[in-house]
Amino acid sequence: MKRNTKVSTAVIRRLPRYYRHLSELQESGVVRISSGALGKSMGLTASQIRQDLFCFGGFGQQGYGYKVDLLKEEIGEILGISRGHTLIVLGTGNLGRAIIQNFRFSANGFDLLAAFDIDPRVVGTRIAGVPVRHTDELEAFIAGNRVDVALLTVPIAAAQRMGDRLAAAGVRGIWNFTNYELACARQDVIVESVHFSDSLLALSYMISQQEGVEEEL
Amino acid sequence: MKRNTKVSTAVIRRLPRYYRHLSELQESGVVRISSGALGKSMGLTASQIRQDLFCFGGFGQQGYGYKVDLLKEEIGEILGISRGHTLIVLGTGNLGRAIIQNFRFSANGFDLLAAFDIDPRVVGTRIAGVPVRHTDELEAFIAGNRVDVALLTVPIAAAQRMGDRLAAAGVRGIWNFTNYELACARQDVIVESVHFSDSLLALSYMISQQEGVEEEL
DNA sequence: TAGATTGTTAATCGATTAACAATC
DNA sequence: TAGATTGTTAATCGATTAACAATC
Repeated sequence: MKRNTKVSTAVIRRLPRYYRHLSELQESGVVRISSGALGKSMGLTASQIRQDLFCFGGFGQQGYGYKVDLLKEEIGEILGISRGHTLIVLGTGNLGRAIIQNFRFSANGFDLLAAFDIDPRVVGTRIAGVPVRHTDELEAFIAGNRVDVALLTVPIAAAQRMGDRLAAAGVRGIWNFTNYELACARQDVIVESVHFSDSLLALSYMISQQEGVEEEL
Repeated sequence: MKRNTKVSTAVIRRLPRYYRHLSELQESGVVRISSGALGKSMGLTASQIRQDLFCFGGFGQQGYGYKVDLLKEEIGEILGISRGHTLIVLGTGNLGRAIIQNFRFSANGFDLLAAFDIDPRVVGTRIAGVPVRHTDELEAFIAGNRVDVALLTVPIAAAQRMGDRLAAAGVRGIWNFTNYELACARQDVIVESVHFSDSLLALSYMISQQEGVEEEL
């Protein structure tokens, strides 16, 4: 694999999409695909796909294209799917509970170790087989288990404090579902946020633009 | 307001962040802010902020900066928060239910009209006050009510078919939470996707990079 | 071999940053 | 008035697209 000097975030954001599309192609029984065909189905140019893959070295064959299973495998490797990452969930409210029950952690290479909450009614129970511990045990748990990522779904008022605790305890990434822009407490802790609100407002903007055009007619 | 020729998606994606930060500033009692100070707290340059706002016309005062409440108001207007948009939810599984119960639709300018499902155990009930109807009634409901956006949380196997139905029925935007890249059935229907998996895999990539560096030491 | 398609460099395009006159 | 900060144009930087030799 090519020495990846510095891969832009634009490329990084496209990698999971490639992985997803290749998985779908694989399930459909497609064995081989060209950058042109893949680009067409994903709304990208062939050039862009080849340029993206070039960041990590060539995975194709000239005159042939890419083997779907091989390329999927390689991109999965780049994304770290086979590194055995681990994860805990902070907060078992409606959203935390739903994600624990629904999300295919293992398909994304993550092992969900435990959930944490302060509500005595859920502490000690299990959600979809995952044990719920008291948040007081958080630091001890992280000290005793390698925890790569913490999914944060606590109330917004507790978000920053909990983020600080997680960073101090030594998690490497925080997957932030609170509608709060977590300040990176430490440089080496990576915060990845899923802001539902930002997504809906972007959609709101786009449909509002259409309305604007219609009003002019 | 300046005639917005063509605003780039990069700018559009930042608008909700501005709105969120300005709301926080407003709650903290901050009345006035300069592009420099706002940029510092958001991790952007002052130039970028002024350039972004310049897309829509100037909302500041030279030598003074921006009035927080006024700028928030203006950006909210641009995002369409006061347009009285409406929304329905397709699918009341764990995730759909959690979003109905948790998400502050009204704070984002959306009125949640109804939810739809095929499960006879939930059809006819209410979730957080929102009536759950049978999916068979979808087209009739949309014909009888203006529905701007449909939130999609159906099983992945049903996603594309349901997307097509929604587009045919006349919604203007689909807020897609399925882990499926919805093909835009119609050009004028805007699909905005929240792919949890893409987000976690991007985070997985980033922490894997750190590991790579550590291994070299 | 001829045709197809990649890997890779060069050209273009767009977004970010810098600069500064305007003005509060 | 002097100082601060915007609005707006110009310069720079980075990402996307085009081109084409290499090669399967």
